[in-house]
Amino acid sequence: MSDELAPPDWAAHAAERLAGAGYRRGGARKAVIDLLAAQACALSAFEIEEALKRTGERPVARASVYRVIDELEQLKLIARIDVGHGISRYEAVHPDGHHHHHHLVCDDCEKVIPFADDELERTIHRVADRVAFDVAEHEIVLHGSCGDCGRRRRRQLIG
Amino acid sequence: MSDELAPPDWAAHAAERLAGAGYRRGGARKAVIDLLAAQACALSAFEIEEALKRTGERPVARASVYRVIDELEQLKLIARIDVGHGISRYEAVHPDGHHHHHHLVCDDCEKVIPFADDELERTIHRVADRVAFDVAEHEIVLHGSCGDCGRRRRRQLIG
DNA sequence: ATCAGTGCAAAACATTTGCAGCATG
DNA sequence: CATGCTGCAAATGTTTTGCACTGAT
Repeated sequence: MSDELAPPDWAAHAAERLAGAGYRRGGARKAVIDLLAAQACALSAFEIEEALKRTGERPVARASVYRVIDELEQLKLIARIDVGHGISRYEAVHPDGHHHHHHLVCDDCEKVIPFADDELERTIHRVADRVAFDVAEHEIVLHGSCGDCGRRRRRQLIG
Repeated sequence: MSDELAPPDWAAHAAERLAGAGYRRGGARKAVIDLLAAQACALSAFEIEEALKRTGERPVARASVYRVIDELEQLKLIARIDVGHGISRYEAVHPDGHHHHHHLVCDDCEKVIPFADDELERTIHRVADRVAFDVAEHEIVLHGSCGDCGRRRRRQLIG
């Protein structure tokens, strides 16, 4: 169920990769990276902007959030996750494939919950070898109701 | 690899379910259903609107396309697929779970290719039982390069 | 001093909603 | 003939872009 925080050195790793790719240092970029490094699961651009406005090391303009996201995604330092509802979410990707996980999405309350499963990973890799396609990444989303909403729903059916 | 067309009676099935749910008949709704019934894979709202404008039984306004999509999705007659790039795609869902499949997405040319895999389905169902979550649907997207783009990319690396 | 990085405002999208008129049951 | 269905246009929400200014190297 690995929902530990991203280890603190992901930020350092990202900074290194960015420097290697010729990027200069910048305050907005660092603020977004530090925030993402501290997350247990994916954030939307809006959530990133809000978090930095309130409690981050400094506020960052929306456009800069998107620009940083784009840079990080191109270097595969973060992954974009589309769980529907028209917004994208982003989370740190670790170099060794560690902390790799997928998502449960509650279609009632829109909560996003990470989960990991080794059997699923093994199967996905076998499938990736089987298809006539050069698979680089995979994204698995399980939709349904989380514990709270499932309980609420069942109560309604009874009442 | 099941990329057969949806069988013609999906449209009839959908019409029946809609009637049962209290919907009246309408030209726009029928045009969208007939189009979706004839597809091998998921279409975006824009693609649906364009297809109906050009070659469909009649053109349908964008708002109506979205409204019909919404109705069909609520009755689980279609599935929404989010492959990124900010747009949603929709495809017919068959009552018996037949023709159920997932998607390969080429991140170069944005092509979407359906694939099916029994082992993967079995694994997903086991995982769904294992998590503390009431799983209703699952969506699996494999990102990478399709045959054409992979070849093109390899040539560039050499040249 | 150069040129990347940033903020702001406006633009470009996909999608939703309000409302007036048409058509089904 | 009442009410659901549809089209149009405007609103909404997310993401992108243009441009002037700031700041890293």
